[in-house]
Amino acid sequence: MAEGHGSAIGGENLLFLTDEQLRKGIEAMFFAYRGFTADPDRILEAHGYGRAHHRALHFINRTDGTTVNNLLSILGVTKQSLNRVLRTLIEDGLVESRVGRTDRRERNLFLTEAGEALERELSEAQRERMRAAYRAAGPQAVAGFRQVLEAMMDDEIRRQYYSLRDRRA
Amino acid sequence: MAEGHGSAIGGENLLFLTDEQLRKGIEAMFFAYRGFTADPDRILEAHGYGRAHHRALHFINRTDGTTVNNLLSILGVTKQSLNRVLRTLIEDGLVESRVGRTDRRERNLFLTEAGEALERELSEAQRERMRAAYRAAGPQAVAGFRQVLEAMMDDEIRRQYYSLRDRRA
DNA sequence: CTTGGAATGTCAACAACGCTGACATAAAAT
DNA sequence: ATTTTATGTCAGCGTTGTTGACATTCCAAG
Repeated sequence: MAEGHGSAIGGENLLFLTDEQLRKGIEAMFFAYRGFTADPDRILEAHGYGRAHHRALHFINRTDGTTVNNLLSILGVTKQSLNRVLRTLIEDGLVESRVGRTDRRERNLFLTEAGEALERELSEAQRERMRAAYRAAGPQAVAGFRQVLEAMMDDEIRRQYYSLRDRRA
Repeated sequence: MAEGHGSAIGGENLLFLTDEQLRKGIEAMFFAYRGFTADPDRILEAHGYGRAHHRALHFINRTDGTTVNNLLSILGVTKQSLNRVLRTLIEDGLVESRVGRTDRRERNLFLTEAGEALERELSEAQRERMRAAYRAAGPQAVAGFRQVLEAMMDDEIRRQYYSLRDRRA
């Protein structure tokens, strides 16, 4: 073994755990998230909405008929914050709020056709970027990407993520 | 070939490009970013700062002596936004602003000892989560994670990310 | 039936952090 | 000497998060 060029710390298997590698991962996460939101942000701005509207549209589309409370726990914001966003979406005719059938205190949320159209526009832009990244990196990298992201979530969030995973094709 | 259980669309190699897989990746990114920022957010709140302060501390620490303009382009915000954050950090004695030597219009930014201490506290919390995620996922997953993230960045941002990569141990 | 609690909505106020626009200053560049 | 560049500052605005207080509706338990 000649000079050290990476074999320090604890064997090459642990090289990916050096502070330097971790910092690179942190910066990659920061910069990538900017890209991740860039395309939807442009579309939203043209419609006079913000990211919060996107999130609401996404998860209402995702779990059709969800209650306000369920949406709150997924989004991790207060009801007042969500309410403000939801109200504009309802006023603008993108979301419909129906009184619950079994419990009439609850409201079930649905996208209207206009809401579905905007959701599709937003998610297609975001999917297109994700698709390009996936294609560039390849299937094995994608599997690793998902593994690391899932390990990075808070426990409770991860449970919500899993319980959300395989609904509705 | 019996019944279809995944072999549709375009061969299993392309299964990771289905809209369903892409949507899962999008949601993973959303939820993981929450975890990514959760620990620093708690620390920042205790000190009366926000995420913007964290970012400024991180990149000043990263590229010691950087100019305000350079920091602006890395962070992707306006000088007015950055200035507000920078002013409080300077007032609180976490950041020092020195007049440039070659060009005295420029200001070179440095962390004070107190600034370095807070930066270390923040980044150690964030690294700890990243370390746990990396350890859980393994080196191969980490490589894939980084590949996908890099592919997801805007071109210009990716250049900045690369040019930032290997400075200073 | 009355009371308590859960789910929701609304109003007010506030903070963080983006943005634009306008203007001042200092120094470099022409 | 004039223009441009880099920076700072002030004022104002928008989105989206926060708390706190209070009204309404309705289920459920006493």
